Amino acid sequence: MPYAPAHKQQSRERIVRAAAELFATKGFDAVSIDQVMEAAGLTRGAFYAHFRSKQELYRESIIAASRHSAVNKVLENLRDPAQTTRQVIRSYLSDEHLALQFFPCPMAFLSTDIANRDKGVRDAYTRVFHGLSNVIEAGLEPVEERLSGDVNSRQQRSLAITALMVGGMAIARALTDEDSKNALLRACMETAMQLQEGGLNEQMLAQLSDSSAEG
Amino acid sequence: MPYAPAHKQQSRERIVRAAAELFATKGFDAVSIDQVMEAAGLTRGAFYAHFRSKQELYRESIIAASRHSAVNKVLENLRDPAQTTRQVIRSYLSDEHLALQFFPCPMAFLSTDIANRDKGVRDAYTRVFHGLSNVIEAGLEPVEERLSGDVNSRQQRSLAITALMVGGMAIARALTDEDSKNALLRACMETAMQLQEGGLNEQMLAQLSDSSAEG
DNA sequence: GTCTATAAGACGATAGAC
DNA sequence: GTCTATCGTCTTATAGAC
Repeated sequence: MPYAPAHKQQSRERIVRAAAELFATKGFDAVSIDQVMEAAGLTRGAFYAHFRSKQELYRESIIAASRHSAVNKVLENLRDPAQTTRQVIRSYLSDEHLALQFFPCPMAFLSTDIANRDKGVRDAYTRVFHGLSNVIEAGLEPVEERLSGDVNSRQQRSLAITALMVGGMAIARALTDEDSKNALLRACMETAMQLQEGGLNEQMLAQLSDSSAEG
Repeated sequence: MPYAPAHKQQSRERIVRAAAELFATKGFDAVSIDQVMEAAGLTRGAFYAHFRSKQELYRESIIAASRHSAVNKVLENLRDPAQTTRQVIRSYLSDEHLALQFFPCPMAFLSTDIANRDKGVRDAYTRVFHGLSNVIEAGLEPVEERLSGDVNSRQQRSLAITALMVGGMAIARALTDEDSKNALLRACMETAMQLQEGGLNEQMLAQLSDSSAEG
């Protein structure tokens, strides 16, 4: 056995890393095992020493992509939950994310690609979804019960923000008109920020504050 | 020429109709021309008498799917714009849409499938997007300037609602956990309804109304 | 216009040498 | 573990009969 024990592990990580990037930008069908292995610096034959099928690699890539994505970088650098959530929203809906200047989020770039895959793949996607949604939820501003009502629970707000981020980025990727992309991302960003604040914007809060002072 | 003049047109429509349904549920790569033609009651060879390539059919299918979708049915039946927008939101984020019990919206089911296609396909998608967004915008409740501020223009609200609907449905399709699907769709629906009302929910409006009466 | 037949290539997965 | 070679299958697109 001319291979060091850690060698296989290193090769495997290179494959997953290359696959995560290729899959997240092009989707499952548009990426061949040949392409993945070439990007990893190996040939096709070696693939099956690491994975039993292409779908198995896809499953693992989704998890890996979410780890590499910008969301996790934000989590490492910030402490305050509210500040973190706002920074996640900002970077998620940024031009840099749209232009693939950092590792793209598989949630937004693969959503429709996942729907028809096997349960293993969809389970992986489901896990990433809950991970993102939980990060968002941890940084929601508290809102007084009498204002928000139970209609807008914290969980509901975080789910809506997540859908807004994913939907906004997914659509923006597909549009051809540059102005429409910008308008869409901006609209999603400001609405997401408002939801993070509790569904009220600054003007409304001022208004409510004034009226409380009056009453 | 043993074929009636209208015969070709009828065949073409059957092909597009079959393609719209197959593409919208399975995506571009997972659907073969064979499958489309079989669903249309023809064989593969006849395809190229109608379209020059698979992508050309895809482009046309996206437009066709948006015409067949439930959104257009709502438009035909209702008059009041605000009522229409609320009904569009409701049916878009419904269990029936998720379960494909009516013609699915290509916006939500194909978003990531479109991003890497040629400009013609993406132009078609862009048109559908603006169509949906405009329908939403036409039915937004007006909000007093002093409350909403210019941060939340009508256009921004409609763009955010559209992204919320598309994102919510796209993610829900991919999830494996039934409870998560329901919670997500519900959260998106209620948030979208709030945005349609102008970013305020009923409790807030009552509160503001009270305070105005006091002042 | 629609059919059958086929060209020409890409793909996932396997076999066997080293 | 990684390589080259190849099998078997599926695909888009074309050619030619009717």
